[in-house]
Amino acid sequence: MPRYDFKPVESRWQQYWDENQTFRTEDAVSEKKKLYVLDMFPYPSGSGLHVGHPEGYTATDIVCRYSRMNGLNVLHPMGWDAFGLPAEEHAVKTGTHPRETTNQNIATFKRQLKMLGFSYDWERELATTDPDYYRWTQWIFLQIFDTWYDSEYEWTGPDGVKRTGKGRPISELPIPSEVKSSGTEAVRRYQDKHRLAYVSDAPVNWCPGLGTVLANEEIIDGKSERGGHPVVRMPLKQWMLRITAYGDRLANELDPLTWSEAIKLMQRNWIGRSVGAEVDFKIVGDSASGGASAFRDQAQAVTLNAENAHGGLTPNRSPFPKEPAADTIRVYTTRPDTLFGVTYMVLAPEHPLVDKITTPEQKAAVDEYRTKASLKSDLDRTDLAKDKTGVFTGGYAINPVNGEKVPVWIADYVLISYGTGAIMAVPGHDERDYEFAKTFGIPIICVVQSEACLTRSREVAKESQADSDGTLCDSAPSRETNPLEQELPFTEAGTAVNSGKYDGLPTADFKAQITKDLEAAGLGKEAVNYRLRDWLFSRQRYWGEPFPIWHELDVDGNPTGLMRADTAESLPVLHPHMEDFKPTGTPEPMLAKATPEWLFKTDTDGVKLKRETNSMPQWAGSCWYYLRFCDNKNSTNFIDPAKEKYWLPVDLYIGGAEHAVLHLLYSRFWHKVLFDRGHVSTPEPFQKLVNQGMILGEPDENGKAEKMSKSRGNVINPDEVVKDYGADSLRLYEMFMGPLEQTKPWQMSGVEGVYRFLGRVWRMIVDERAETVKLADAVVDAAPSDEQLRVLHKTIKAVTDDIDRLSFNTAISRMMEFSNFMSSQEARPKLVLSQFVQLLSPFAPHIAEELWNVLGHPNTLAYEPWPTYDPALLVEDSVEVPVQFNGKLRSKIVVPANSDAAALEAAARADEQVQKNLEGKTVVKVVAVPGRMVNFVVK
RNA sequence: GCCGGAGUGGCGGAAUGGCAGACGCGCUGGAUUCAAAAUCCAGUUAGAGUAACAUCUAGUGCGGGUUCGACCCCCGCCUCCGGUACCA
Repeated sequence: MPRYDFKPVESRWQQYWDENQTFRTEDAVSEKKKLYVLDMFPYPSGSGLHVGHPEGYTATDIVCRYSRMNGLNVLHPMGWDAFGLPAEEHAVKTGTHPRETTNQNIATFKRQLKMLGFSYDWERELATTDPDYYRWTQWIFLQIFDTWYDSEYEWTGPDGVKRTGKGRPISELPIPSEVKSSGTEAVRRYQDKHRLAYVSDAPVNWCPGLGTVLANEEIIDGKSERGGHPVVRMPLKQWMLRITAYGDRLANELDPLTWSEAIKLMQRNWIGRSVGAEVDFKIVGDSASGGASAFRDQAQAVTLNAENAHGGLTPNRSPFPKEPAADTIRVYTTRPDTLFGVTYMVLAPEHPLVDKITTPEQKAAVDEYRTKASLKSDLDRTDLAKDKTGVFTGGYAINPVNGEKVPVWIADYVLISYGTGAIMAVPGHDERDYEFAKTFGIPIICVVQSEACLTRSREVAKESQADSDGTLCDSAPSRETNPLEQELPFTEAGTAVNSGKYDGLPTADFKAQITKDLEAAGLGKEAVNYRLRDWLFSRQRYWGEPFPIWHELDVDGNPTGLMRADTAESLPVLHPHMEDFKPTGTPEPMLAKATPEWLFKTDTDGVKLKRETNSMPQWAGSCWYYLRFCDNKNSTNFIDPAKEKYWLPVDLYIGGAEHAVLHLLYSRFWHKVLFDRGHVSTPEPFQKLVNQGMILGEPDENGKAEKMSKSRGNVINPDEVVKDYGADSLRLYEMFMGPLEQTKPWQMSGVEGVYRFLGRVWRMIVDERAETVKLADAVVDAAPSDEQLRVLHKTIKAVTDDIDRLSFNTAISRMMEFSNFMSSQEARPKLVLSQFVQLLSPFAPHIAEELWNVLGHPNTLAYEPWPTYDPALLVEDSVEVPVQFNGKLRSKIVVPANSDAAALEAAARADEQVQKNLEGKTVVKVVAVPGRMVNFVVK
């Protein structure tokens, strides 16, 4: 055979693998250990595969091929995340049905992936747009709809772990007697309010450009993540998923997972759990304020309690109410220890108490501010408008710890959607409150002292014995005039001052104590909040999963607010036929334009029903695809329980870091609901996660590499690379570029490099001058030399260890070293070459199969046992060891490999160079590490 | 701002306490060739030094520290990349 010609080789073996179903995976092979290796499945875009895709895909393919050779039963599937806007936007422009576009794109992607020789079991292929698939997406939605979260429930899962909190069937939701007595409709409404999937009327992010609402997570800097269209807030009835119920578990159950700490941290930050306290501030009545003075007594009672805080408390009032009373502002704070530093309060502009508290004099100003705030987009409210704005309402509330009257403002730096939508402002110890107070001239009180400040004050007190009242910081003095002054705001933990009986308490103790005291007095309570919001789950587009939900209509055809779910048997809910895919231009969903046959029906009991016309977001399909791969053809169940138990969890999941938060969080949430409802047996879907780094475009003349993008014109097309260098070279280069997880620039010259390497490997084995397939003359059937054997075994060890560490770039280096060595050998034993070809096969499977064949093995090497190394063969007789003087290299000596420290030192002292360096010096110490080095410490 | 990650030759990178720069690219020289491509061989951190070797000095973003010994560990900065942004 002539020179290395990848074209026939690659097509031959791809055909062979196809025809022989080489990578078809059997379920539940008991005698084999399982390994589930998953790629993040792609969105099949119209522009085809990007060189970023094969990076992760090659990495998993290497692991899979390697693991099969190690006797594991490997599940390695591929599918398509195929719902989404681009196909629909294309339909708007051309009238082509999104399904048609989607199928074309899938065909392109599949051809490109097959061309790269990945060892997927294509029998398991799926697309989220298949009715057979989204039937079960809808089914899972119904499970979520049928579930409420019992946060008190204690139970032990099939994994043997004890948990508090469980998603339970809605039928098990306890119904309060007053609800029950109001009739079945009231019960249904009560249940609907507690479901994990519920309809909410809260303001949402409507994106006119995309014609849909978006989740908070899909908005970046106030614009849509996709397309960068502006987003406005408006109230719309939308489906929400109660992911916040799982906040604790989503954060805590990250711990045992083999994910990078960075990604775990990102998820924890996204969930943003914080522990603090809710505290009630009573609104001051306008005139006689009997309520307020009564409250003053109560407040004093708290202070009193605090006095004997360490001597046991007597709860003296009713417990902290579940809902705040009508004349009460409830705030959430993580720093209840700063209650004595409160100088004003802020309500979010949307807060329901604003109308109540605003005085007639302030009404005009407040109304104006609220209107302005409501018109502001998120962009205006966050990024641009860093300057604090707000308006005084004219109203006051009473600080429960000291009975002081506190002015109440409204300001848009307080968000209605977080905590209670109201805050107590402590400008001395909060950056935002500080800025606000500075802007509006509100007093600033210091109630927490830093350690440094405290020490300083003690010293000064000792020296002068003058100033000792503890009031060490005020709002404005300069450091020069007052050495005790503390720079404000001081937001860290410290020691309490100006806090009555709590003075001197460290922040942590103070927090615990005051929370207890407030609770005892019925004025507050420990509370947990999440940055995470419930997941906005509906979109207004055509090309997404329809909801399996009906709305009841009254006799006039108006929705009653009551809902009915489709039965599991009636799924899937298919898309209606539509010709016109133009957006409605309003928040009215596309599906509302469907035919009446699709939209309406009358149920068996005569109730008229209208279909839900929202559709699910693209995330829905990707939330559970890893489950379906285990059993993609099951028509009676979303997954066979036995197969689920065998294959899950995913052992290795590789994909881009752009999904670090959203996809992974959503997926984990669904998985946990399914876990609670007994449909899956593991609490987490993905045991090990690795994020591949981004591949940048070719560096410019200044050596700067940028993100690949059409607009920059630096996109590398995998088709072109395969055409010029072959699939094996592309795979090898993608792995050789650098560490998998690192961002790195593409360099075509690097592809050339690995291509040349494959050519050298080819010539090492095949006689390229011969007309037919013929081994090179140097390839012999003889036994290897000791050196050849040692190099082979070193390579086996290195490549094996490197694959285990996913360190593919170094594995390839080691194979290059091997071929550099072996190519120069005049006699190359077949046995050694065969084992090397096996090492190469996970990386460059086509050429490896071909060479394996040429070396005389008739069958595929896909299941040949992975070579093992003999540690005894790795040991060299002698080693070269560096000799240092004061840590600096001065000489090298060759010693027997097993020399001990004494022998090492003796050999070093015998060395000519060493003796020269020893002249006139005093040896203080000698450090000799056998096999590593010798160091003379001299003076 | 906050939270992560990373800074090593001309370039991608290797070495996680013990010979800095493996492997590859590029470059230089040589072999082969009528010539080229391809291939093979040698060299390639910088500076000093030598006829040539030898040898010496400096060197892993910057400044300190720990250690017999630091790219590696610790402290303080700088730069770049990613995430996040009024979350009380």
